[in-house]
Amino acid sequence: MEVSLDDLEVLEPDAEVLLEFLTRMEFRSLTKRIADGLGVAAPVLPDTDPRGAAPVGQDLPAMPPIDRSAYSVVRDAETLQGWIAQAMARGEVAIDTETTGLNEMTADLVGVSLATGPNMACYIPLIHKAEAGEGLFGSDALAPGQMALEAALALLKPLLEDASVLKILQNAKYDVKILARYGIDVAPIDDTMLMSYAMNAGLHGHGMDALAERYLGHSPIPIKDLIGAGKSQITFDRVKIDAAAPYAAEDADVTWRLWKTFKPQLHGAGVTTVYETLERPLVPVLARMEMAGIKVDRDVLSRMSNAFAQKMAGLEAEIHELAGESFNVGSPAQLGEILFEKMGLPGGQKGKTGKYATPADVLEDLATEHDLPGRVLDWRQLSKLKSTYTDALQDHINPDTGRVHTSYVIAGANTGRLASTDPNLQNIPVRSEEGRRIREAFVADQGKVLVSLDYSQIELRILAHIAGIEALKQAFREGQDIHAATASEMFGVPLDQMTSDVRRQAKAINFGVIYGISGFGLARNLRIPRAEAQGFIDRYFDRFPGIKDYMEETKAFAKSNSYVQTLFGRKIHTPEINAKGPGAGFAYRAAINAPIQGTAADIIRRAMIRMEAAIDGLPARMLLQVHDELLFEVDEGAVDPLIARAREVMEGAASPAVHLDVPIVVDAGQGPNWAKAH
DNA sequence: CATCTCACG
DNA sequence: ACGTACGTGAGATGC
Repeated sequence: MEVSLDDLEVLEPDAEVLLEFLTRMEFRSLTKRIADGLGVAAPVLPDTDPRGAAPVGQDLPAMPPIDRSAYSVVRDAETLQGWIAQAMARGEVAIDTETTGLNEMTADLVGVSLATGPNMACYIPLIHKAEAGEGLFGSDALAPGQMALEAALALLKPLLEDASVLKILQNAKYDVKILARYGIDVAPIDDTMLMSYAMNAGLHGHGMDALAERYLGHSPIPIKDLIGAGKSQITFDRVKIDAAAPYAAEDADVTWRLWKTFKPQLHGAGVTTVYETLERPLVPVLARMEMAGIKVDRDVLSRMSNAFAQKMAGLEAEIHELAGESFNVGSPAQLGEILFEKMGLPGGQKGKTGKYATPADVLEDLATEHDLPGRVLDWRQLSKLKSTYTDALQDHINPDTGRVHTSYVIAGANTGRLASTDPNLQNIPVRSEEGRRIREAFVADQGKVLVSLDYSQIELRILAHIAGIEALKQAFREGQDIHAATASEMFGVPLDQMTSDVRRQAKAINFGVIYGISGFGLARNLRIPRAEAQGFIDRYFDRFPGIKDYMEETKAFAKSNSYVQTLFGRKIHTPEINAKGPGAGFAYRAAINAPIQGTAADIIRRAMIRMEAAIDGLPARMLLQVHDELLFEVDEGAVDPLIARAREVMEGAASPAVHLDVPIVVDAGQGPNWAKAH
């Protein structure tokens, strides 16, 4: 079966038939690309992936269609007690919270919905505002017919904290954090988003609306229908209860149905252990880290911002002088015109939008020809630091806590890594000296110290283990500088005669291998001829033959299974791996990388999940995760025991599930701020 | 809202 | 012949 985009011209008259056929044949990604190319919508058919959740209506407990008219509004204690009794009797209940915003640290709870079965759902409005003319005290008065917040929560708390009643949520961390601020510690939980992620990472997204459409054949009421969008958007407490109730109850109903769908399929998908040991237990851990936040010194950021602004103004004047005209330095389009048209500098490449591309590596090359590109690079660095860090971070300081509270996305990265948003605290500058100073604004609270522990070369260690590279494993066992050892093995340079340049090249190759190396990519990274780069790769494969075998075996596995796995059984689906065309190359390299990056992600997840018990009793909190680093805040007197316990947990995190042939090593640092601790 | 650019591991 | 390093999130520009 070979279908390429080139065939489309011929087939276009029957495009709909073709697209439906491809969809039924499960060539989803290809179907989507063709549909996009034709500018038509891809047909939506029930999911039929045997590795994922079952198709709509097949092997499922019979569920009646969603009937919003069956939902009810709970307005008094007696009715609420009836719902709670039913939830207790069943031992499981789906929960959803409605709030005034997306930020769990600042949003207020507006209402709670419960579902105990299909169409058996209710909404408990709590602080909806009265409509104009409805209340005595204007628009801030509460609408009538709502239980008092405290009274409702007092009744709900025992249910939500009852160890014998499973609470089913979609994106549980959000609701767990909201309810934690009202003194409720929701447990135990299941999370349909994380079930979907464990089964189908790489296949599709895991948001509720997408899951409802895919697995229930149902489109929930869009939130925009209630609160609008853009400037005129209102908060949920301004939505009429009669409109809010079907929306909110539906979300609980859908969550319950998704759970009923996914729960029996985890085992068949082979990811029960992944879900139960790497996904679900992370929810309360991350919730506590996010609520703890990290103290950020606004004055430090403010001073740096002013200094950056001054330097930028000076650079901008110089740039305009060098260009002979005034233009927006922040506009790549305008800069490209100046560099490649007006000044006639070489190497101008136009992107798909017909404009010149001016990425840093191009400007670095041009810096040998003219002064202007170098000034632009300096300006860009300052612009980035100012806008993304010194300015934007200040807006994220919570006025109540004086701290910055990021939010981790558990089901975002396909490999099992976390992502950090609002703000992203996983990309705070560190590589440049000027940038690193941003970290001086991340400080320990009074009497405390920041402690950073990070895995040393974890991905290379995992590669050495998975691919069985004896020379690499031995180097790690001997505690050698791994890039120098690689360089020595490849180029025959004795370790005591190693130069920084040879080591740098070996380092680039080591990273390249993790990324699914290509001659082209290595050549570009090292700025050497492609043939020379290919020579390096050939030599690497020659000296470390296990690497080549690993790459070939991984590719073959991905091709026949359409997924790859981490050492802990996490599955990362690679649906594009058998596609014809350019997508296959990306999928191939992603398939090489995913088991390595994903295993490292699994290991630090295991460490985080065990960490709280391990440091229990110490005056210390885990604050941040940055892929291979954990950052703690600890009382000054407890630094040493914290480091000892945290290191033990991190270094032993793979055990006992997986035995690694290489030692796992964790480095530690401490200081009054993140710059010093790292 | 897409694109470009750049911050991190 | 062609085009490629893996995984992310966010701000500014400009359609």
